[in-house]
Amino acid sequence: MAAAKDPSNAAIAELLDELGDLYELEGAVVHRVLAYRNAAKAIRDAPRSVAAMTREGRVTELPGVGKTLEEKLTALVETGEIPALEKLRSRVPAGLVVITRLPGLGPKRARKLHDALGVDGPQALRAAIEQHRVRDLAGFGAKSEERLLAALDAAGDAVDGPKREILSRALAVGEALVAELRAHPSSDRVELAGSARRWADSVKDLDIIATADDPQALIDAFAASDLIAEISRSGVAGAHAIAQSGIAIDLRVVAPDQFGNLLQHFTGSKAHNVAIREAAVRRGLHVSEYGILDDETGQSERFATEEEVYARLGLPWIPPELREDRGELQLTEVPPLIEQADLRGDLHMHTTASDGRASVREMAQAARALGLDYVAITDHSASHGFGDAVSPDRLRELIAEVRAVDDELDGITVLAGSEVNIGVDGSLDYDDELLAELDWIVASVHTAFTSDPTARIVAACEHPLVDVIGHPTGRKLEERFAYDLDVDAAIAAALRTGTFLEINGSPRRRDLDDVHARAARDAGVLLTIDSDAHGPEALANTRWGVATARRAWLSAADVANTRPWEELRKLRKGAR
DNA sequence: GCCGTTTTCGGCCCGACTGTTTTCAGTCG
Repeated sequence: MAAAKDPSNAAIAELLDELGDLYELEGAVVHRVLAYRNAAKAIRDAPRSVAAMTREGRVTELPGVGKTLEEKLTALVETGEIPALEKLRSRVPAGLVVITRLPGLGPKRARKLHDALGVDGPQALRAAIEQHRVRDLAGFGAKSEERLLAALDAAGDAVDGPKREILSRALAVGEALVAELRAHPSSDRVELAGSARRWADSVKDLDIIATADDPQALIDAFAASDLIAEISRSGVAGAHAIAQSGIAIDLRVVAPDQFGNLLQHFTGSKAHNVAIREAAVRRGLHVSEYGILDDETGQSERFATEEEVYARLGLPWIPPELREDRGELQLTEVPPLIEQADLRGDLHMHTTASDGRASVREMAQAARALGLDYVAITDHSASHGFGDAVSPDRLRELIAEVRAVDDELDGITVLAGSEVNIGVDGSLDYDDELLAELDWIVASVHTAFTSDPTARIVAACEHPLVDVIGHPTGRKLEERFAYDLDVDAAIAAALRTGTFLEINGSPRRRDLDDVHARAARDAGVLLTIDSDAHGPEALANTRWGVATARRAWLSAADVANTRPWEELRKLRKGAR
């Protein structure tokens, strides 16, 4: 083991992206820059620790990582830094990378501003514009100054590109808008495309692709929707708008005979499309959003459906959730993916006994209304400290209440559980005798994130009564990164001990994420999909968990709570 | 910088828009 802490895959990917940015500013050929970005993506998508793979001499197994990058990664793992990156950082001002994020300003022109005017960041750029020194540069003009100044004003202090929005908020707008457009008399097909259709964790904007008898009427209806705050661009082919919520929305109205091409193109991902096009070129086909050009015939073919687009390329129709260039183009047959209706139970939720908003009975009734066969009530344990900590005595009362509700309600099985806090030493809050009275035990890290979460989670897996690790990495989108968990080690411990790992359905968590859930499944670990609901309406949060599971290529059999409770209880490690 | 059912060298997806241009480079998605 190395003495220093290994950098995470996300941290390594960030360094390679930075290398790409800096080489680009130095004028490197685009394909060299692209090579760094491709490698960064491959490392982000890698299920295992790339630092560990580097040490084992296996890092070139990743697509896009060759000899040169292996050397750089080896240096990083052994010394904690990449010499080439350190040199570049000393040569290229950090502010130069920052101004390339301004719309309309890329690496080439940023470099020119630096070399000719000494511009090294946003402040220097503003000064140069105000002194009208930019307009005299070749390739720049008065219009450039105007637009760059506007971009600087719009960016304010944070020149940081557009913010991403978590999917639940974006879809609330996107699904409502699609429903409105579908209800319009002149609309024919209306589909959400982009990363929202792929059910990504978060999205930058929304893309809607439509066909209509009267395109202008549909575009007018779009512009007039209550959900739209302003229209920034509008024409016969579509419109670009900002929703009341602040998210950007692009509507494209297209001819019916190329709806399939457009929908496929705008669903992405970019990496998926690039991979498709590269493979197509080898077969003499050129794919664009408008059609597929066949070298042999010189004809461009348009398709009304995505199924036809994929079929023309010799591929099965690939579900949007899989379109990330993570091996889906090698599929001859698409695996059956889990669906919402496959879930039979929900094994993680809270009531007023801890920090929930509803009673045991209300939660059970709401779950029954959603069609679930069983639920586990899993309030926080004694040391969680939300003010409503469930003491051992209180837990005994709660168990009795759950049993009473279970007896009383027909059509749903209500299980007594707990979300037990994993202490800094890996111990649990309740003694084993009390824990043994429970039907279901979720163990989670809620405190002291810097105190060796890996060792604590491994210890929890080794506890004979723990069924599942809740939200294993602790990430919260828009709020905080995952704590420093060695996911490889957690998966190995779960496999060894027969512990399940959770895909938490809270839209801010979705934890495990798609990459790690896929790694867990591939290792042979069973997953659960839970709502972590704190009120009846949040039981529907399992949809985000199902989305993550689909993005992880999971089928129903890979998820423990697609089974009837009587079958699942026999899979608990305590029952075996 | 990566990679190989035409290649260990010479390629590496596709098209639109913009502003500064007499035919295009840079930027973006």
